Parts: sequence; C-alpha cells; structure tokens
Amino acid sequence: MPIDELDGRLIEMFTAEPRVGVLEASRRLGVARGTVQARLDRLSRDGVIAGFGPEIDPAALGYGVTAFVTLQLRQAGGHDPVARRLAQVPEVIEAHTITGPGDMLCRIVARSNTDLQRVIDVLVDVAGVERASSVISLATQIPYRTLPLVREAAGRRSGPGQNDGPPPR
Amino acid sequence: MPIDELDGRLIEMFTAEPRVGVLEASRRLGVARGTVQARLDRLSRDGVIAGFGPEIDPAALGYGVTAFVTLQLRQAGGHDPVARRLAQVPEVIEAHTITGPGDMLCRIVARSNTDLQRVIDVLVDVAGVERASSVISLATQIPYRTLPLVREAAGRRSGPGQNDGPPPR
DNA sequence: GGTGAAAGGTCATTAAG
DNA sequence: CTTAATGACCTTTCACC
Repeated sequence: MPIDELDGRLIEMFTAEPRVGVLEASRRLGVARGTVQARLDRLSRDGVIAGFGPEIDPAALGYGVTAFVTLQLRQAGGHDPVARRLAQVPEVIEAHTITGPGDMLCRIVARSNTDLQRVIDVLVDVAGVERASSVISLATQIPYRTLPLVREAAGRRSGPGQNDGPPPR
Repeated sequence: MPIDELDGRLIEMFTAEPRVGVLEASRRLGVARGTVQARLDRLSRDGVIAGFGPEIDPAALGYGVTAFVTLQLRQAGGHDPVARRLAQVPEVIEAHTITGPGDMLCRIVARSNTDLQRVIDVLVDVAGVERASSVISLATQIPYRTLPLVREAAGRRSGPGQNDGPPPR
C-alpha cells in the first residue's frame, strides 16, 4: 500500500541526483515519462515526499554546535504555550513532546559553546519551563537519512503481482 | 557573515516554492538572473545548500512512531564500530556522539510501539552497547526547520523574538 | 538576448485488477 | 468498471551559451 518498488527506485534516484529531470528518470527506469510524473504526483499527494526544498546546513551558516535539550515543564499550562514560545527562538531547530521524566526534547544549534549557553538561558527563561538538561553533539555518526527506510518500505509488497515483468536493465 | 540578505530571501523563496526556477526567482527578487544563478552556485559550493533532494516523511511510509534512544557503550572499542553497526539498521534515522552520562543519541522510527520494542532490542544487541534508554516522541511541536536560522544569519528578524546580543553589522 | 531542451498538460489507447 | 501505464500531441518555460 505505501509504496512499491518503482517508487523506491524513483526516490532513490532523485535523492542521489536531484538534478535529473522527469524525462531522464523515465529513461533510466525504463518507464514512460507520464508514469514518473504520476508517481511523483502521487508520492507528493500522499505526503511521502514532503517537498523538494533545499536542505540547509546550519554548520555552514555558522551554527556549528548542536545540542539536545530536555525540558521539564510546570504541570500547569500544558505544552503548547511553551512550544509557541520556543518557536520564536531561531536556534530551536526541532521540538518534540516526549515520554519519560522530561516533557520536551529540543534540538538546538549555536555558534559556539559560549553561544550555546546563551541559547539555553533563553530556553530556561521561557515561561513554563522549569528545568533544562542538555547534551552536546560531539560528532554526527549518522546524518539524518531516510533512504534505508525507503528501501525497507519498498521491499515489502502488500499485494501479489503488482509488477508485470522482470526489472528493466 | 556567511550569507547576506539576498541569499536569505533566495533560500526562503526556494523553500516555500521549490518549483520556481531561476528566472522566476530573479524576477521576484528584482535582480538579474545571472545573479541568482551565481548565488545558488556559491551557496551550494559553500555547503549552505546541501542539496535539493526530496524530503521523505517516515510517517507516510508507515513508520509513525519516533523515539530517541540514548546508548551507553562499553568503554573499550570506541564509538565508530557501534556506529557502523547502527548504520545497518534502517530504522536508525540519525545518530550522534554526545556528552553526558550517555554516549550516543539515536533517532529511530518504527511502525508501532510493538515494532519499536523490536527495534530497540536490535540496538541493545549491537556489540558494544551496554544499555539503552529511550523516550518516545508523542508529538512533534516544532518540525525540523532551518528558515528562522537562515533569516537570523542573513541579518533579519524572524518575528517577535527575544533577541538579545549585539546585532551584527 | 536567442535557442535547444525540458516540464507540464491533455488525450486516446491499451492492459489489468 | 476503475485504475494505471503508455506514447503522442501541444504550449510554456527554463537553462545554457
């Protein structure tokens, strides 16, 4: 149901070489151009492909320090007001409500360790935040990736016989 | 300052509407199209724009559960061998070496809470991993974003933010 | 600024579930 | 009968020189 093997190869190709156009992709995959377009449309419509925007590297912008901050919130007030305030801070790159002793997990970036202290202070000053404990990312062992997932998802076929022939070479 | 205000608006535009071409972008920004192309080339060369690949949503692929797992490793062996093994697991979306009591922080996804248990078991079974403690993401309050950072780096304000510190320039 | 080359749209046809 | 793939047409638009 989610995606089939052709979708997987399509995503793989566009991830590896975003510059290839629809026409070139159709040639390489051995399918019609309209097919590729239809697949891309469907993947976009279903939300599998969220977008084609440029991926920005915070480090290249000068924000070389990444940290993960776990916030404990005051019971009263809920998460949303805090999240709204966190959203005002550019250095907060991501925020999740989580299980466990912490209430929220934020990914933040900073220009330096000194700057990181400033950012953390900003978070602590946010109304509703009771405590913050942070860990610094020393190295990114595995950068954010989804390709293995795509291959996994494309490998499992929900129904029998979606494909009509041997894979083109 | 790695990027200027024009770069910022350029990135902003391509993030909002990746479909706009160089020509259309130059028209909207009121600059020559060669300028836009040169800027894009420079941003790509400098690594600010890492790529234009499609953004895949794991949830749309059926991996609706996200968790953050902190691993404690055995002192002997180091991080890299563990990272290499983690990289073999498709559900491991990201991995960082971190400071603090934990040694590595991984972002993982799973098809369900039951499936999550399976994935965690896989991680614990990785040679060199001593302990794993995980928190589940209940809600994504702030999805991964870089635009506010771009605006900040470009010297612009993103909104009614609490910005202290000396303004650049 | 001009030009070759795609993208994007529509359509009729064919095949398969 | 509904969905999908295909090849063909077309016009607009872009990227490169």
